[in-house]
Amino acid sequence: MNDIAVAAGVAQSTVSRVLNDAPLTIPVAPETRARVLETARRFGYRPNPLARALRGARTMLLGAVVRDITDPFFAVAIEALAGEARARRYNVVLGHAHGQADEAIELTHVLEAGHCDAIVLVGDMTDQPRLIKDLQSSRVPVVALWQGSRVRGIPAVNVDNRCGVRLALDHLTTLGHRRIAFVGGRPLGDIEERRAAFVEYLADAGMDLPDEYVQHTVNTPAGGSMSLRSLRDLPAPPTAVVAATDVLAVGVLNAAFQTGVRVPDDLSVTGFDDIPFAAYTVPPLTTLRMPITDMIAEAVRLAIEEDGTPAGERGRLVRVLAPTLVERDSTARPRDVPT
Amino acid sequence: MNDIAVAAGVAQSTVSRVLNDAPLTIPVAPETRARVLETARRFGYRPNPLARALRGARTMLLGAVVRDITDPFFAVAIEALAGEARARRYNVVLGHAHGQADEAIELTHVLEAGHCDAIVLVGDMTDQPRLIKDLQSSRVPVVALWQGSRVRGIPAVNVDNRCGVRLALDHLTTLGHRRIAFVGGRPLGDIEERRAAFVEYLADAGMDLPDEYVQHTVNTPAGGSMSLRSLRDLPAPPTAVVAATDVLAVGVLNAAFQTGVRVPDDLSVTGFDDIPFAAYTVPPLTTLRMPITDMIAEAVRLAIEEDGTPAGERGRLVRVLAPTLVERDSTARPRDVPT
DNA sequence: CTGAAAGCGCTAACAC
DNA sequence: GTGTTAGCGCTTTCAG
Repeated sequence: MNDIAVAAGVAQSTVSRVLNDAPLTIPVAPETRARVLETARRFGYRPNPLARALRGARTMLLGAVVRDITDPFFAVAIEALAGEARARRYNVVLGHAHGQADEAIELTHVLEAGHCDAIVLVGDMTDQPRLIKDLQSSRVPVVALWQGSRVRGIPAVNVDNRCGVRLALDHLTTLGHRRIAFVGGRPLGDIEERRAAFVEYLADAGMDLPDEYVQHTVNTPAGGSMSLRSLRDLPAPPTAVVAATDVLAVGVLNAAFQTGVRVPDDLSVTGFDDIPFAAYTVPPLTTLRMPITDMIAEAVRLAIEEDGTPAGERGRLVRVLAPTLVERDSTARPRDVPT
Repeated sequence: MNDIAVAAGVAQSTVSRVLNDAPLTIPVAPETRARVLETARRFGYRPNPLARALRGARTMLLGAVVRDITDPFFAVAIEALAGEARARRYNVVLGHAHGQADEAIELTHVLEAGHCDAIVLVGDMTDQPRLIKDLQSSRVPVVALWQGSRVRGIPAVNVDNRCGVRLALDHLTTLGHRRIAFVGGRPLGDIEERRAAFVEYLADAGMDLPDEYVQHTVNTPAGGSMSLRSLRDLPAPPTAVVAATDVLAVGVLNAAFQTGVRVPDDLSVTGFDDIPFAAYTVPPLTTLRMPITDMIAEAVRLAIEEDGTPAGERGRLVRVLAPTLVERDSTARPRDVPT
């Protein structure tokens, strides 16, 4: 910047003013402005964001700590996040918390220490209490997404898990199912809420719920596959399975196929998330569409926009958006209930 | 840092030395060192990476420009990248090039302008020539991954597409298939190499290849699905389909199911990438396993490790790793060829 | 309207 | 061994 100041025959501060479209209160002569702009262009000038940030300006970097990018659902979320950030001329710094808590902690240190203007937590991080605790005392705004049960002190944007599960169960019971099982990942955050809503619904409906009908496994197709096998080995296997995520549902579908169980004739399956693949499973999956775009937009707004909310109050900001049921071909009337 | 210097009763430079484990050539009195460390801890000191970077040190940030995070294959790659980066105490700054070329270009400006120590391109970016051109004159090291045909001036780590396609076709022809079609995304980079290898193989083998047997579509399940429908409408539909990616293969499998074509009885399908879902499709997909971990490790090494290669020579660094065939249940002997 | 100058937090000579 | 000092590239008063 100094070079270009010299070349244009003006002071370096003037260059700064021109290049930053300085406040109209301190105008620059159009002629000077043009000359500076021209010289800057010739020099191929690029502002150094580091120096800028050091001086107190924003880094235009949004930190994202994501539980597991490998999960297509989160991948889509990250894409939406990148898009939303980009629209606000932000870039996304990525960190994944997969693995040891220590890693995630170290990560947030980096993110927080002035590099990012805000941090968004993508996915349940409740099994990493130290991370959460660390973030609560963060100087930069932190927003949590899909954190399930609200994390104290951190504003959050969540999906209405209870509503989603009810949608799925209404659908299934209306079809005539009475023996319905639940397959979920580790009972954290969202998953735990979905499990609780499931149990509550069945209790309210006065339906039987053997302990074995609630399966907990890892949130991968492999986990879903294993769970269905366990379920089928029961004396009275369920006629429908509510999977806590589409990723699990994919495993359930696969295990059904492998063991000769026809979906939806012998077994109905519902997912949760509506990942891109959900429409292309065999058969296409009935699932709950997550309002990802809206959730991300809201989260970014909370993270970046300086509203007047005092820091102490921010933690109370919680938005809950509702999912919608997408009926595809993995659910049908059970065999014993004729039309 | 100044505060802590005052509090500990030493010079700020001493604090810097202690906190950075300064070179042994300028030792610090153990007692002073201890006092500084203690004070720093009390103050909850966190180094400001911005200032550090401004001073010329590295940012410990690795820029990743990824074609489409939504693609599970790239998601896995990013996860591997994050892991490898983390192992070297780096963080990953993410940018996705999905969409307009302008976006990606703007993106690299940000990444390049001193924010990142190196940039890695994940996926074919050959349709964004300006981006590539921009990057070639980059001051920070750039490494390309899955760039397909080599990009001039940028070191690259690629998969051996020719080898992969041959593996798939050897497998299929050995089973007895003679009418084999190819379904690929836009003919760029890797995809184009795969298509070329496919055409070449069939020509060498003296097998028929109607023009319609080479389908180009979008790299999504929807694209794969549409392509298979077109293929089935042909007077002589293929008995096997080589999909250029697993994502396409998922669509092919779905379309087969929807149109009553049984896989592998009526149709064999192979994929490419071995994404996590590949083992859980219906039926499980025969595909080519990508040596992701090795490729990522190599790319990170090229990007971060300052070897002695002169800048002008770096572009000639190209590594090509071979995929391996994973036989699952989506391929079998065609109906008209009895055992 | 424009220039001079003071730092932002840190590192790296260069003294003492 | 430790303190002093000069910037890194930029924004931002404060004077002209």
